[in-house]
Amino acid sequence: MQIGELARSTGVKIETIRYYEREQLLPVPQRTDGNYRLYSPRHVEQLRFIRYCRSLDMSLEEVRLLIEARDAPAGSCLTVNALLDEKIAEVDARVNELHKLQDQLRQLRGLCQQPDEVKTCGILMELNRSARIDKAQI
Amino acid sequence: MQIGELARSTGVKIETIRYYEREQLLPVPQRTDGNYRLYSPRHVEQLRFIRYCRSLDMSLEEVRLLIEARDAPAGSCLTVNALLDEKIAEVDARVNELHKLQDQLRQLRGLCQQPDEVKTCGILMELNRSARIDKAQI
DNA sequence: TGAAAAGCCTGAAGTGGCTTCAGGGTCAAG
DNA sequence: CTTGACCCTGAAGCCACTTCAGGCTTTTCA
Ligand SMILES: [Zn+2]
Ligand SMILES: [Zn+2]
Ligand SMILES: [Zn+2]
Ligand SMILES: [Zn+2]
Repeated sequence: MQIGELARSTGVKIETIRYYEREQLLPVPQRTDGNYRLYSPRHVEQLRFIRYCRSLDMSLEEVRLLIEARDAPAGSCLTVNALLDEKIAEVDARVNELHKLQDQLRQLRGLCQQPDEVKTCGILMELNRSARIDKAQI
Repeated sequence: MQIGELARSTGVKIETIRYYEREQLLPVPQRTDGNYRLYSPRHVEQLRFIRYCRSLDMSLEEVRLLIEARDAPAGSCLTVNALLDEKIAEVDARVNELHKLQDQLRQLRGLCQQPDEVKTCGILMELNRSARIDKAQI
């Protein structure tokens, strides 16, 4: 199976597949005489594994750790658990941030019901005011 | 006021301030004889404006648009309203994604109560299973 | 007075996770 | 034999910064 078919059957772009190979997340495939990459079912699985982890918001570094853990079946899965706990905490924190952001954005949006002139626009006035009194403090 | 004081009084790193200048988000400051940047209160306000917009998750390109709108007080604020509406929709969508992600992560985490061997770890087994049946489809 | 320390300068490169581009080579069909 | 689909490589671009290398200016204080 060459790279185009792998791409089609996983929904991953060709360039991304080559990128994962460079990053050593996918094992180096065989080559044809014409230097085309040749993939096996094992590659399909590994690529899907990567994409599934990515869909769970894992970084490539974290995916690398998971692959390592998975391929050392004698070890314990402590690191896997820790990684997931950390990820859950991260996502929870991000959701909280975004909830606050939603409130702020909606409140700001409410300050301009119908488009006025810039001079009197509640949104721009509030943005300027916030800048002056330094509401930011991220 | 030189760059260090501006940085201290706004909480923005010196390198970031210089970066904003390169990106033409901050007006070019005066210079001393020794080529040090000299800022005015106007710069402080503009920098705070930028950071407040950034804290609302605006991109620098969007901040640029807001600054333009603000500085053309004769125009209408239609673009500002549209920008905010779009941003609100983006954040809402992201929050929904993250809620789904929270569910998935918690469910996955529940598959390994106490750290086993890798061979029998419910988390790794599920990751492998998901890869095989292609649950991903991001 | 002279040297160390603190502050500032520039341009370039690095970050992550890809995507895009330029400039080719390989292979099957007509 | 040529067209077009497919593949190759290495380099650069994206965003919003951060870091680094190497050097200049100003203040401090012994
Ligand atoms: Zn809320
Ligand atoms: Zn308005
Ligand atoms: Zn919620
Ligand atoms: Zn486990």
